[in-house]
Amino acid sequence: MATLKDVASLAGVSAKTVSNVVNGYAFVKPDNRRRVLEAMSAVGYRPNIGARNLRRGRTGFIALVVPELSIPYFGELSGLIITAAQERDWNVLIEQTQGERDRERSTLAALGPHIVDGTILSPEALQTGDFTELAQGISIVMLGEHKVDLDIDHVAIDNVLAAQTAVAHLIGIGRRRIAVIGQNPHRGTAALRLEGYRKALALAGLPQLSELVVPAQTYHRRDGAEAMAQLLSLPERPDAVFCFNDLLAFGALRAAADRGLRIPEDIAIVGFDNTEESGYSLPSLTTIAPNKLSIARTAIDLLHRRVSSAEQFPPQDIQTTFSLEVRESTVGR
Amino acid sequence: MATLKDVASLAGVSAKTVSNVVNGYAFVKPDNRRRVLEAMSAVGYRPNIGARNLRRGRTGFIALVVPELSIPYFGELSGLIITAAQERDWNVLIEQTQGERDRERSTLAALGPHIVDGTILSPEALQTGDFTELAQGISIVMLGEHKVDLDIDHVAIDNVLAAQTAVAHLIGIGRRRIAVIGQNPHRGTAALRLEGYRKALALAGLPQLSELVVPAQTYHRRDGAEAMAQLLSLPERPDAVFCFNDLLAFGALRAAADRGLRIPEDIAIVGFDNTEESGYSLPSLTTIAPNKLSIARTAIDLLHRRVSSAEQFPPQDIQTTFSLEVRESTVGR
DNA sequence: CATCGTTGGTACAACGTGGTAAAAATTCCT
DNA sequence: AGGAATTTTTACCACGTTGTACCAACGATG
Repeated sequence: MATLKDVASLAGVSAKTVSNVVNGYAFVKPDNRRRVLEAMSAVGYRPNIGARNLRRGRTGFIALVVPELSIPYFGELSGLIITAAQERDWNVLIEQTQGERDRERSTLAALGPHIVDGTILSPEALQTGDFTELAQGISIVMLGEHKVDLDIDHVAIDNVLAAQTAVAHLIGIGRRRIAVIGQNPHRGTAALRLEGYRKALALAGLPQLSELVVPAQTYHRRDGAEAMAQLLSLPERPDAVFCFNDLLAFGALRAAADRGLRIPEDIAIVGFDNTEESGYSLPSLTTIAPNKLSIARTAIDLLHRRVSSAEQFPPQDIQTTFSLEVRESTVGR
Repeated sequence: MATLKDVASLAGVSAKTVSNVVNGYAFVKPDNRRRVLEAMSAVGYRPNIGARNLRRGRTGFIALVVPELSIPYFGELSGLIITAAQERDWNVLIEQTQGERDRERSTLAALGPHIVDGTILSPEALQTGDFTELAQGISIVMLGEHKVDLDIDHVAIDNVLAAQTAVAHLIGIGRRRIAVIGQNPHRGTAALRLEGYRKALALAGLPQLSELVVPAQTYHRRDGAEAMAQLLSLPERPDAVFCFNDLLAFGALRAAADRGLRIPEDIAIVGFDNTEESGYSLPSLTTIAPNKLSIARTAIDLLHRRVSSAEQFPPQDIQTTFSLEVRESTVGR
């Protein structure tokens, strides 16, 4: 690979002058600039990013830490984040944690300032202490809700309100025995969505029935199907289910249909995430639609501001918008 | 951040000795090793990857270039590739091209050897000349089929055979007017899958009807739905559709159901990719299942061998296995 | 006792880039 | 023309790491 030096000797100038041309320094004679540019293309010069970053003290990378790329929500969100990052001249390094606390910890621990300029983290199971221990001196923007009050930048929708909106919709269409799938003591978002569910029930004067709160180990289709099977084996089955994400909802949908139930007539289903699939499933899925594009842009902008501005500013807690997409799984065709 | 030097002065040895400890060099006195290790943990030493790579002449990164992460197939595959790469101490940089030739070209051009040790590329629209122009001196493993004969490492299933298998299955269950969705002159895979389709028809002595070959600009659900709508407006509608990927199939499924057709009784549908969704959709989708895990592992292993072995070896063309997952969209419940 | 091989350690240079400061070239002004 | 001001270019170094070469101590050997 050609280096600054090679270009310099070919153009008959010093390496620094070449560097100046590369970096758009103003005071280079037009004639020299031309010769340098010619030499650059002649040898196919490409700056060595590693060396440049070593010199500049930055890496040019950010890490994006998500549970799993194969989960459509994270696939879609990651795509948007990568696109937003490119506008800031960042390359994105993706790490997967499977939503396990140990892997979230070790990933965070492995991401020193040498590796990345900053990190966008979508934690599932991390706890307060983990941050104070591991997030020292690195810029982190957290995505998704968390229960703990931390001095960390944070972008998310109002999960409690979103869940409440979803359940209120079910109540609004006349449902009274509303179940929820996805309870999980280790997941921060689960607690918030459960809180919204409870608020909506309370506001409507409906009873809180513990047998209608079904846990889910992970948030995949299989878990949703299993949870729905459990619900349908109850003496009195629910007339609606609020699932903590779309995948759970698709699994639940499938399990309900397998048992011959009509959706939404026998049982209405609401999801959370508005993955692309939700508009095409049969029936299409009513779901909470976080503004993913806004989340991606906001997170990147915030991280950029945090990393590039010299002065400190207090941690930001930014709420992005969401909407309820009403589809066939609650109101029929 | 602490450096080797800091650790060295604290431990009372030279920086190189610390380096030797870090790299597991054998001849370090136990006593010194202990002191160095203590000093390292005392100052929280973390090697500067950039500097190390600058010195070693490698980067520790590979690029993964895919059309879109939000496409479930690529989300799932990327997840597996990242996991496989981690076992080789590689971090993965993901780039998206939207399947556009221009973006595939510019991405490839931007990935010099300084940036990444190698590249795993899933091209949609690249042409032969692009490779000879842009792939000079960088290690590339290509995923997915391509028509052009190139001297580039390559991992894929036999697309022609896979498509032929899918269509033969439709013929086997008695279908005679079999349409295909996804024809696209700019996509390498489309040509191969179309070839398999034609082979299967020819083998069964069925006519090749051009009105049953529907193009798709992109391979999203929307395209599948539009294509299906077009097929259903034909004077004589098909009794089966082979879609070039699962997303097209889901869109087609939805469009057919919207018009009151029963699947598979009125029209059978086969997809391609075996995305997780295909096992849970209503009806579940019969589809070609490439061995994604094998693709991911093979690609990483091949790239690693290419990059780390000093001697050259001829370009490999490795075929991985696939299977046909027969589900409800062709055989009912 | 001189020599040798082994083990353990160090100093130095270099990877490619860009900041600093000083040198060189050019322009402008009196 | 002489000097100051400005523009242009350069030499040098540092970023943090590791390979090379070399040195020192040691016990073993002849």
